[in-house]
Amino acid sequence: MSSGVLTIGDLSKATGTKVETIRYYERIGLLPAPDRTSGNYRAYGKSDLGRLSFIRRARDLGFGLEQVRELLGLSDQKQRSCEAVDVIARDHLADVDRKLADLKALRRELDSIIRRCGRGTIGECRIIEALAPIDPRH
Amino acid sequence: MSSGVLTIGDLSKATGTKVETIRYYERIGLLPAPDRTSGNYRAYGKSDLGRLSFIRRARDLGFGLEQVRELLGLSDQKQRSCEAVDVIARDHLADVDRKLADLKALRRELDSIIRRCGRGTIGECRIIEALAPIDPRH
DNA sequence: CTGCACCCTGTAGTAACTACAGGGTCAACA
DNA sequence: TGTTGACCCTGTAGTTACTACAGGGTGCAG
Repeated sequence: MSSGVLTIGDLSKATGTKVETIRYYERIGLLPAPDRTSGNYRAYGKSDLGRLSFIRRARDLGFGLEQVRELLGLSDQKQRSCEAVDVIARDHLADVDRKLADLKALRRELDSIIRRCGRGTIGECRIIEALAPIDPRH
Repeated sequence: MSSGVLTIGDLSKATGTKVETIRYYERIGLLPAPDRTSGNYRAYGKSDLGRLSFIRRARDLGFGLEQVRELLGLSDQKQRSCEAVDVIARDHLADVDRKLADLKALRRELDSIIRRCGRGTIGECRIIEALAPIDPRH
Protein backbone atom coordinates (compact mmCIF):
# COMPACT_ATOMS: atom_id res chain seq x y z
CA MET A 1 0.00 0.00 0.00
CA SER A 2 1.83 3.09 -1.19
CA SER A 3 1.49 6.89 -0.82
CA GLY A 4 -0.91 8.29 1.76
CA VAL A 5 -3.17 5.25 1.97
CA LEU A 6 -3.53 3.44 5.28
CA THR A 7 -4.94 -0.01 5.99
CA ILE A 8 -7.17 -0.68 8.94
CA GLY A 9 -4.19 -2.28 10.64
CA ASP A 10 -2.15 0.90 10.17
CA LEU A 11 -4.93 2.91 11.80
CA SER A 12 -5.13 0.35 14.54
CA LYS A 13 -1.44 0.62 15.35
CA ALA A 14 -1.34 4.40 15.04
CA THR A 15 -4.19 4.93 17.49
CA GLY A 16 -4.02 1.89 19.71
CA THR A 17 -7.51 0.85 18.67
CA LYS A 18 -8.42 -2.75 17.95
CA VAL A 19 -9.27 -3.48 14.32
CA GLU A 20 -12.70 -4.75 15.35
CA THR A 21 -13.37 -1.54 17.20
CA ILE A 22 -12.58 0.54 14.11
CA ARG A 23 -15.03 -1.53 12.08
CA TYR A 24 -17.52 -1.11 14.90
CA TYR A 25 -17.14 2.68 14.77
CA GLU A 26 -17.80 2.54 11.05
CA ARG A 27 -20.88 0.40 11.59
CA ILE A 28 -22.39 2.84 14.05
CA GLY A 29 -21.49 5.82 11.89
CA LEU A 30 -18.75 7.42 13.97
CA LEU A 31 -16.24 6.89 11.19
CA PRO A 32 -17.21 7.31 7.52
CA ALA A 33 -17.09 4.20 5.32
CA PRO A 34 -13.72 4.54 3.56
CA ASP A 35 -12.84 3.77 -0.05
CA ARG A 36 -11.88 0.20 -0.84
CA THR A 37 -8.88 -1.19 -2.68
CA SER A 38 -9.27 -3.59 -5.59
CA GLY A 39 -9.03 -6.40 -3.05
CA ASN A 40 -11.86 -4.91 -0.97
CA TYR A 41 -9.55 -3.65 1.78
CA ARG A 42 -10.51 -0.44 3.55
CA ALA A 43 -8.29 2.43 2.36
CA TYR A 44 -8.01 5.24 4.89
CA GLY A 45 -6.48 8.71 4.64
CA LYS A 46 -4.97 11.18 7.08
CA SER A 47 -8.30 12.73 8.02
CA ASP A 48 -9.57 9.34 9.15
CA LEU A 49 -6.55 9.08 11.41
CA GLY A 50 -7.34 12.46 12.95
CA ARG A 51 -10.96 11.62 13.45
CA LEU A 52 -10.19 8.28 15.06
CA SER A 53 -7.55 9.90 17.29
CA PHE A 54 -10.16 12.33 18.49
CA ILE A 55 -12.70 9.62 19.16
CA ARG A 56 -10.22 7.57 21.16
CA ARG A 57 -9.03 10.49 23.20
CA ALA A 58 -12.53 11.65 24.02
CA ARG A 59 -13.47 8.09 25.02
CA ASP A 60 -10.34 7.95 27.14
CA LEU A 61 -11.51 11.08 28.91
CA GLY A 62 -14.73 9.34 29.74
CA PHE A 63 -17.07 10.78 27.15
CA GLY A 64 -19.76 8.37 25.99
CA LEU A 65 -20.09 7.49 22.31
CA GLU A 66 -23.16 9.69 21.96
CA GLN A 67 -21.28 12.58 23.50
CA VAL A 68 -18.42 11.92 21.10
CA ARG A 69 -20.87 11.87 18.23
CA GLU A 70 -22.19 15.21 19.41
CA LEU A 71 -18.71 16.69 19.70
CA LEU A 72 -17.82 15.44 16.22
CA GLY A 73 -21.00 16.94 14.85
CA LEU A 74 -20.11 20.27 16.38
CA SER A 75 -16.71 20.26 14.78
CA ASP A 76 -17.99 19.04 11.45
CA GLN A 77 -20.20 22.07 11.08
CA LYS A 78 -17.42 24.54 11.62
CA GLN A 79 -19.82 27.07 13.10
CA ARG A 80 -19.44 28.81 16.42
CA SER A 81 -20.66 25.95 18.60
CA CYS A 82 -18.13 26.55 21.32
CA GLU A 83 -20.84 27.11 23.85
CA ALA A 84 -22.31 23.68 23.22
CA VAL A 85 -18.92 22.03 23.60
CA ASP A 86 -18.44 23.96 26.80
CA VAL A 87 -21.73 22.65 28.20
CA ILE A 88 -20.79 19.06 27.47
CA ALA A 89 -17.32 19.43 28.96
CA ARG A 90 -18.57 21.25 32.07
CA ASP A 91 -21.16 18.60 32.65
CA HIS A 92 -18.48 15.97 32.47
CA LEU A 93 -16.13 17.91 34.71
CA ALA A 94 -18.73 18.06 37.46
CA ASP A 95 -19.04 14.29 37.30
CA VAL A 96 -15.29 13.85 37.47
CA ASP A 97 -15.02 16.15 40.48
CA ARG A 98 -17.60 14.15 42.35
CA LYS A 99 -15.83 10.89 41.62
CA LEU A 100 -12.53 12.44 42.65
CA ALA A 101 -13.89 13.45 46.03
CA ASP A 102 -15.39 10.02 46.60
CA LEU A 103 -12.19 8.28 45.60
CA LYS A 104 -10.16 10.42 47.99
CA ALA A 105 -12.54 9.49 50.78
CA LEU A 106 -12.23 5.81 49.92
CA ARG A 107 -8.46 6.10 49.87
CA ARG A 108 -8.48 7.54 53.36
CA GLU A 109 -10.76 4.77 54.60
CA LEU A 110 -8.74 2.04 52.98
CA ASP A 111 -5.55 3.51 54.38
CA SER A 112 -6.91 3.64 57.89
CA ILE A 113 -8.12 0.07 57.60
CA ILE A 114 -4.65 -1.00 56.56
CA ARG A 115 -3.12 0.82 59.52
CA ARG A 116 -5.61 -0.73 61.96
CA CYS A 117 -5.07 -4.10 60.37
CA GLY A 118 -1.29 -3.89 60.39
CA ARG A 119 -1.34 -3.19 64.12
CA GLY A 120 -2.94 -6.55 64.58
CA THR A 121 -6.38 -5.76 65.86
CA ILE A 122 -7.94 -8.86 64.37
CA GLY A 123 -11.69 -8.78 63.98
CA GLU A 124 -11.88 -5.03 63.71
CA CYS A 125 -11.64 -4.83 59.95
CA ARG A 126 -15.13 -3.51 59.42
CA ILE A 127 -14.74 -2.26 55.92
CA ILE A 128 -18.43 -2.17 55.12
CA GLU A 129 -19.40 -0.22 58.18
CA ALA A 130 -16.61 2.23 57.44
CA LEU A 131 -17.42 2.66 53.79
CA ALA A 132 -21.18 2.41 53.59
CA PRO A 133 -22.62 5.51 55.20
CA ILE A 134 -26.39 5.34 55.20
CA ASP A 135 -26.23 8.65 53.40
CA PRO A 136 -27.66 7.87 49.96
CA ARG A 137 -26.22 9.70 47.01
CA HIS A 138 -27.90 10.69 43.73
CA MET B 1 -44.39 -3.67 56.60
CA SER B 2 -43.54 -2.93 60.22
CA SER B 3 -40.45 -2.82 62.46
CA GLY B 4 -37.02 -3.21 60.91
CA VAL B 5 -38.14 -4.88 57.70
CA LEU B 6 -37.49 -3.18 54.37
CA THR B 7 -39.00 -3.89 50.97
CA ILE B 8 -36.92 -3.89 47.84
CA GLY B 9 -38.42 -0.50 47.04
CA ASP B 10 -37.23 0.88 50.37
CA LEU B 11 -33.72 -0.33 49.64
CA SER B 12 -33.98 1.14 46.17
CA LYS B 13 -34.93 4.58 47.48
CA ALA B 14 -32.43 4.51 50.31
CA THR B 15 -29.49 3.73 48.05
CA GLY B 16 -30.54 5.17 44.71
CA THR B 17 -30.34 1.73 43.13
CA LYS B 18 -32.93 0.53 40.65
CA VAL B 19 -35.06 -2.35 41.88
CA GLU B 20 -33.98 -4.47 38.93
CA THR B 21 -30.34 -3.86 39.80
CA ILE B 22 -30.88 -5.09 43.35
CA ARG B 23 -32.44 -8.28 42.04
CA TYR B 24 -29.52 -8.56 39.62
CA TYR B 25 -27.03 -8.30 42.50
CA GLU B 26 -28.89 -11.06 44.25
CA ARG B 27 -28.82 -13.22 41.13
CA ILE B 28 -25.05 -12.91 40.77
CA GLY B 29 -24.51 -13.45 44.48
CA LEU B 30 -23.38 -10.01 45.59
CA LEU B 31 -26.36 -9.69 47.88
CA PRO B 32 -27.65 -12.66 49.88
CA ALA B 33 -31.14 -13.92 49.03
CA PRO B 34 -33.29 -12.32 51.73
CA ASP B 35 -36.19 -13.83 53.65
CA ARG B 36 -39.61 -13.58 52.02
CA THR B 37 -42.90 -12.32 53.43
CA SER B 38 -46.06 -14.42 53.24
CA GLY B 39 -46.79 -12.69 49.94
CA ASN B 40 -43.37 -13.65 48.55
CA TYR B 41 -41.94 -10.15 48.86
CA ARG B 42 -38.26 -9.81 49.64
CA ALA B 43 -37.78 -8.74 53.30
CA TYR B 44 -34.51 -6.94 53.92
CA GLY B 45 -32.81 -5.83 57.11
CA LYS B 46 -30.36 -3.11 58.06
CA SER B 47 -27.30 -5.14 57.18
CA ASP B 48 -28.57 -5.52 53.62
CA LEU B 49 -28.86 -1.76 53.41
CA GLY B 50 -25.27 -1.38 54.53
CA ARG B 51 -24.02 -3.99 52.11
CA LEU B 52 -25.88 -2.46 49.18
CA SER B 53 -24.68 1.03 50.09
CA PHE B 54 -21.16 -0.25 50.00
CA ILE B 55 -21.61 -1.96 46.65
CA ARG B 56 -23.07 1.16 45.07
CA ARG B 57 -20.33 3.35 46.45
CA ALA B 58 -17.58 1.06 45.26
CA ARG B 59 -19.21 0.73 41.82
CA ASP B 60 -19.53 4.48 41.61
CA LEU B 61 -15.82 4.74 42.29
CA GLY B 62 -15.07 2.60 39.30
CA PHE B 63 -14.51 -0.80 40.89
CA GLY B 64 -15.70 -3.75 38.83
CA LEU B 65 -18.20 -6.19 40.28
CA GLU B 66 -15.47 -8.78 40.82
CA GLN B 67 -13.40 -6.26 42.75
CA VAL B 68 -16.45 -5.37 44.81
CA ARG B 69 -16.92 -9.04 45.52
CA GLU B 70 -13.34 -9.20 46.77
CA LEU B 71 -13.75 -6.10 48.92
CA LEU B 72 -16.86 -7.58 50.45
CA GLY B 73 -14.85 -10.71 51.13
CA LEU B 74 -12.47 -8.62 53.24
CA SER B 75 -15.20 -7.92 55.72
CA ASP B 76 -17.01 -11.23 55.48
CA GLN B 77 -13.99 -13.29 56.46
CA LYS B 78 -13.39 -11.74 59.83
CA GLN B 79 -11.61 -14.74 61.22
CA ARG B 80 -8.94 -14.48 58.58
CA SER B 81 -5.46 -13.47 59.58
CA CYS B 82 -4.98 -9.77 59.64
CA GLU B 83 -1.87 -10.09 57.55
CA ALA B 84 -3.79 -11.56 54.62
CA VAL B 85 -6.44 -8.89 54.87
CA ASP B 86 -3.71 -6.30 54.89
CA VAL B 87 -2.24 -7.64 51.65
CA ILE B 88 -5.58 -7.49 49.86
CA ALA B 89 -6.38 -4.06 51.21
CA ARG B 90 -3.00 -2.72 50.14
CA ASP B 91 -3.59 -4.11 46.68
CA HIS B 92 -6.86 -2.27 46.49
CA LEU B 93 -5.26 0.86 47.79
CA ALA B 94 -2.80 0.77 44.92
CA ASP B 95 -5.75 0.45 42.61
CA VAL B 96 -7.41 3.45 44.18
CA ASP B 97 -4.24 5.50 43.85
CA ARG B 98 -4.01 4.67 40.17
CA LYS B 99 -7.62 5.68 39.63
CA LEU B 100 -7.00 8.89 41.53
CA ALA B 101 -4.08 9.78 39.30
CA ASP B 102 -6.12 9.05 36.18
CA LEU B 103 -9.02 11.13 37.35
CA LYS B 104 -6.79 14.04 38.30
CA ALA B 105 -5.24 14.01 34.84
CA LEU B 106 -8.68 13.85 33.29
CA ARG B 107 -9.83 16.75 35.41
CA ARG B 108 -6.92 18.88 34.26
CA GLU B 109 -7.71 18.14 30.61
CA LEU B 110 -11.37 18.96 30.97
CA ASP B 111 -10.61 22.11 32.85
CA SER B 112 -8.25 23.35 30.19
CA ILE B 113 -10.82 22.55 27.51
CA ILE B 114 -13.42 24.56 29.34
CA ARG B 115 -11.09 27.50 29.84
CA ARG B 116 -10.03 27.55 26.20
CA CYS B 117 -13.56 27.03 25.01
CA GLY B 118 -15.80 28.96 27.37
CA ARG B 119 -13.71 32.09 27.69
CA GLY B 120 -12.07 31.96 24.31
CA THR B 121 -13.16 34.09 21.44
CA ILE B 122 -16.07 32.52 19.69
CA GLY B 123 -14.83 31.16 16.42
CA GLU B 124 -11.36 30.38 17.72
CA CYS B 125 -12.47 27.22 19.37
CA ARG B 126 -10.13 24.45 18.30
CA ILE B 127 -11.13 21.88 20.85
CA ILE B 128 -11.36 19.01 18.48
CA GLU B 129 -7.90 19.72 17.12
CA ALA B 130 -6.63 20.11 20.67
CA LEU B 131 -8.10 16.79 21.64
CA ALA B 132 -6.82 14.83 18.69
CA PRO B 133 -3.04 15.02 18.82
CA ILE B 134 -1.41 12.73 16.28
CA ASP B 135 0.44 11.38 19.28
CA PRO B 136 -1.15 8.00 19.94
CA ARG B 137 -1.53 6.92 23.55
CA HIS B 138 -1.38 3.35 24.90
C1' DC C 1 3.72 -21.58 -5.37
C1' DT C 2 3.24 -21.82 -0.79
C1' DG C 3 3.27 -19.96 3.59
C1' DC C 4 1.98 -16.40 6.61
C1' DA C 5 0.26 -12.06 8.06
C1' DC C 6 -3.24 -9.49 7.15
C1' DC C 7 -7.96 -8.37 5.46
C1' DC C 8 -13.21 -9.44 4.79
C1' DT C 9 -18.28 -10.36 6.66
C1' DG C 10 -21.16 -12.01 10.02
C1' DT C 11 -22.51 -13.60 14.37
C1' DA C 12 -22.14 -14.22 19.19
C1' DG C 13 -20.19 -13.21 23.61
C1' DT C 14 -18.95 -9.85 27.62
C1' DA C 15 -20.06 -6.52 31.68
C1' DA C 16 -23.32 -4.28 34.20
C1' DC C 17 -27.14 -3.06 34.02
C1' DT C 18 -32.16 -1.65 32.26
C1' DA C 19 -36.65 -2.38 30.35
C1' DC C 20 -40.55 -4.71 29.46
C1' DA C 21 -44.35 -8.49 29.63
C1' DG C 22 -47.54 -10.81 32.17
C1' DG C 23 -49.01 -11.50 36.37
C1' DG C 24 -49.68 -11.38 41.91
C1' DT C 25 -50.10 -8.48 46.56
C1' DC C 26 -51.59 -4.97 49.68
C1' DA C 27 -53.40 -0.80 51.80
C1' DA C 28 -56.69 2.73 51.18
C1' DC C 29 -60.77 4.70 50.00
C1' DA C 30 -65.89 4.88 48.52
C1' DT D 1 -67.00 -5.14 50.16
C1' DG D 2 -65.10 -4.00 46.02
C1' DT D 3 -61.79 -1.82 43.28
C1' DT D 4 -58.20 1.18 42.21
C1' DG D 5 -53.28 2.02 42.07
C1' DA D 6 -48.80 1.51 43.81
C1' DC D 7 -45.93 -1.86 44.56
C1' DC D 8 -44.00 -6.69 44.17
C1' DC D 9 -42.87 -11.29 41.49
C1' DT D 10 -40.33 -14.11 37.54
C1' DG D 11 -38.43 -14.32 33.22
C1' DT D 12 -36.61 -12.65 29.06
C1' DA D 13 -34.75 -9.44 25.99
C1' DG D 14 -32.48 -5.00 25.04
C1' DT D 15 -28.53 -1.56 25.87
C1' DT D 16 -23.54 0.21 25.61
C1' DA D 17 -19.12 -0.28 23.96
C1' DC D 18 -16.67 -3.20 22.71
C1' DT D 19 -14.26 -8.11 21.91
C1' DA D 20 -13.84 -12.69 20.05
C1' DC D 21 -14.39 -16.08 16.95
C1' DA D 22 -15.62 -18.71 12.46
C1' DG D 23 -14.98 -19.26 7.86
C1' DG D 24 -13.00 -17.44 4.11
C1' DG D 25 -10.21 -14.02 0.73
C1' DT D 26 -5.71 -11.03 -0.36
C1' DG D 27 -0.92 -9.89 -0.87
C1' DC D 28 3.80 -10.36 -0.52
C1' DA D 29 8.27 -12.79 0.64
C1' DG D 30 11.03 -16.67 -0.06
